[in-house]
Amino acid sequence: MTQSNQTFSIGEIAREFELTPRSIRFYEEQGLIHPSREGMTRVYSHKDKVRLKLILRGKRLGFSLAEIRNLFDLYDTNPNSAEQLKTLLHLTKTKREVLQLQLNDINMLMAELNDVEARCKEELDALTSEQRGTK
Amino acid sequence: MTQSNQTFSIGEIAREFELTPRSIRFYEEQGLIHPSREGMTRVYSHKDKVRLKLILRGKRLGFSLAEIRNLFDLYDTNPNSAEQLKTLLHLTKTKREVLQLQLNDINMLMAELNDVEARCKEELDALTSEQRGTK
DNA sequence: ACTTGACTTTACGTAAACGTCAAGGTAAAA
DNA sequence: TTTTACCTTGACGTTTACGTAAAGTCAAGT
Repeated sequence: MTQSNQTFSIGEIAREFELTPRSIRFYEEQGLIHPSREGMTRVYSHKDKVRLKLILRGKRLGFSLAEIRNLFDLYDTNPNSAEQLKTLLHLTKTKREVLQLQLNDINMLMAELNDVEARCKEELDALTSEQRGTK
Repeated sequence: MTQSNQTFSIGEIAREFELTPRSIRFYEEQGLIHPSREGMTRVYSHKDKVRLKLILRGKRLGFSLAEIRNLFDLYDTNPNSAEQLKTLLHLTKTKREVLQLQLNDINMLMAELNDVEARCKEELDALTSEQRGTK
């Protein structure tokens, strides 16, 4: 089996993910990650890194830390009850709808950006050639 | 020319966009919209509606009100100077990169959701058929 | 005349996601 | 041994995007 038992300090993690230690501790305080300890100091494993990657992705997509925590909780609780599976299915459905809306927004914005850009370039061309003419 | 000179009260606008009047006034306070007045009361035109639509889209995409305001300012200032056009081009480029990242995130998340959903359904099937067996 | 309803401003409150000291513990390097 | 570089927990400060009274204006309805 492929397993990495390498561990990391909070500083190393902070540099790797371009976060402050404060943020990482805050995520733990909010129940998003559960690093183990050696005495007082936090020790991060590969699993914790995976969680952090997911957290950051969620944040980029506009999820709140509380929402991310809920998703983690659902994913973590061994999904054996039919009830839990159903709520999970429902959650994925609504999230998918939100994401689809975001996709639509992005496509519309991209189209507008293309528009703006094209007009900008036209204007620029016009300006520069006019300047050549009046030189 | 197609022009609608219809005007709207803040309450009408609020209902139409599913916002509170408070939010709409706040957007004005932040310089995002500039409705005209009749005496004291705000009067909203079609142009203001367009702005609001853009504001909401921006928000869905995770832009702050300040960022949206900057974009509006750039778009509003008559784009005649070459300098302004260049900065606008640069802005569209970086925004496009951010959006591309969001697209990647969404795609990855969608794939994972598909995964989760499939496994959920499998589990559910297993559970229900098992229940049929033990009945 | 009075109430209702929609609008106004002013101003304080709030939740989220950290930033920023403060004050101290530990461990290795100089 | 003292400095240096991390780590720890508190605890208060900050920004964003509003919510939520409080108190007043104004036109319309009864």
